[in-house]
Amino acid sequence: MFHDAAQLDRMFQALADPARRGMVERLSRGPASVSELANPLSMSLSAVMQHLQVLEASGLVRSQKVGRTRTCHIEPHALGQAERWITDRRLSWERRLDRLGAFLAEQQADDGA
Amino acid sequence: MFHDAAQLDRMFQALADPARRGMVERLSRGPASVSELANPLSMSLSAVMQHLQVLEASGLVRSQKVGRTRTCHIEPHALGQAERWITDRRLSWERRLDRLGAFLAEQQADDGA
DNA sequence: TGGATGGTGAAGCAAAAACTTCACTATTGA
DNA sequence: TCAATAGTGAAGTTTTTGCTTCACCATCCA
Repeated sequence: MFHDAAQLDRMFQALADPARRGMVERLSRGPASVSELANPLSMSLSAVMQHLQVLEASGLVRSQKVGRTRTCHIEPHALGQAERWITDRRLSWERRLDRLGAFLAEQQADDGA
Repeated sequence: MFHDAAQLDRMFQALADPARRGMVERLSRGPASVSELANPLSMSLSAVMQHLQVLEASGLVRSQKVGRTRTCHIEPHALGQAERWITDRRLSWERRLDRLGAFLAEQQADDGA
């Protein structure tokens, strides 16, 4: 519920490819057409299309076609899920390290007493 | 340099599997042996071992063997890289949206004038 | 109108991922 | 000492990825 596993799978999977991360980086600076996204990448337009489909399935990117060009843009809230999972993990082990630190400090205090 | 692509590849790839995320969640609450990690997962120990290798290659997890048991633990700073990439993206498009908002507001002010 | 431009769809293919099983080693502890 | 425990290593299998190529359709615009 809170952490939808399949959704996180698609999200992290989408980010695990440098070409796709490049597309997201480009789109985070503003909308772009498919050819614009393809431009810096040395692969066929079909391949870029497939990457785009992965990004759309992950919810990170949306696109609509006007005329013969398809314009893509970031879905701003999508990355929030991945970000939340990561910070949750970090908080979890930071709390644990705090408890551990407190415990060790107490031990030392007991030793000193 | 700042965003090492291959490193991010391994990181996000490691997080893209629910079994591996489960292992990280478990480890973020404290160290565990391989069998303990394997316990809630319905797969062979060999499979868990292979997931562990992926996690270690990504830098997220470390382990050492004492006697016949291998104890695994989180590498606290590792997730920082992934976290930073995500927040950088978010900041990038938030700045862009701010600029866009300012521009539109100005347009409207001009219309009113 | 017709040729460039921008994008789609469907095969097909090689490599990588995610397992399994089986054989095997090294500890541990009764 | 010997069985149970904990982990390793190496194949082998199936599925998923990440491409390619080629044929094709829909605009746009000179």
